[in-house]
Amino acid sequence: MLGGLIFNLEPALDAQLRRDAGLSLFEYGVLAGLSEAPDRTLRMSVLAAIADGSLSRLSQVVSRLEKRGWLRRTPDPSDGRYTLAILTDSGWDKVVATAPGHVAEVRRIVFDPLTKAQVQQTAAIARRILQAIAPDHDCLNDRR
Amino acid sequence: MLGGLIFNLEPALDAQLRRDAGLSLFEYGVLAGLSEAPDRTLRMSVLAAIADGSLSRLSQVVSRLEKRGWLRRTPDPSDGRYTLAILTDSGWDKVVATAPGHVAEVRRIVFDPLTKAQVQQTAAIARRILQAIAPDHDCLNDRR
DNA sequence: CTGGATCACTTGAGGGTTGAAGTGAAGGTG
DNA sequence: CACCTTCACTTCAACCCTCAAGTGATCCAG
Repeated sequence: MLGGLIFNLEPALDAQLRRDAGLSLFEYGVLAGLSEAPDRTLRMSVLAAIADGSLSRLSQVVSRLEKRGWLRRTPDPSDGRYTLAILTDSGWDKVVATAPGHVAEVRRIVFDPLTKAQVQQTAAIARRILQAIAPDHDCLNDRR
Repeated sequence: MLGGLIFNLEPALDAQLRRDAGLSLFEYGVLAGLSEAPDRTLRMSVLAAIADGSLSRLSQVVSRLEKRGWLRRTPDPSDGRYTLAILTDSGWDKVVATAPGHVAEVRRIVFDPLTKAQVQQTAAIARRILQAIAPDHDCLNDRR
């Protein structure tokens, strides 16, 4: 019964974003992650962790988002190995335009159908399962 | 907090199968679905619903599994529009060899970390969310 | 019958993801 | 200082998936 969830929840959220904003869920996660960061700026590796994807995947997605004008890259002046991803004003506008629809869909699919108790149960359950998947990976911070 | 789950649980199960059996989670679902069917035989469209994938995706995956000798295809004698997918003996052996490791991983990641109450809560929660995603899609049957 | 609609499935192009190898910068070590 | 290692990131090829068209088989109206 978890099976159905795993296979259908992410595609459902992805579909709403593609339909209404022309963004994949992962792309949205990247832009949203940046939008909440100080100076709307993050190192690529930090952004990859926040968006929950590999650095390789992020690198290519960021290239696309950069071509679309929603962010830009710059070497970190304090350490040339790091690359800073910076949300542009246009990217900020995109997030502002996109977030409400996404949030509404999450509410519609996840929060509205559940009781308050079930929402809390879900948090506890997710925490335990994630712990079993990645024991080290400290799960104090919520990822999106 | 559901986010992390959605992004990590399926990949974790997929990784175990690829590592230990050289099968993707979806490929395993196809073989396992057939292995539980009467005569180890199903119509492609039924198998697609069981494995929770599109017909197009199934068609291509079945081609690969057929090349590997784990199943074969035959037109349905009673209606030439249907195609029957039939698990071979070799495919059966593959499922028998693969299932224990997969089941153990599911247990390790999902069932062991949860209390009995949490497992039941999960079922109720998943049912409600799935209902919100696909109101028609009757959720009486558990998909894997 | 027969022409068109529908059904079940297949194919192919386009695009995204993965994993391994490559690049270039920074940090030791002698 | 070289040299090696490590790090952060990028690139490339292989693979997989999706979506839109294509292919037969069957059904049905006239």
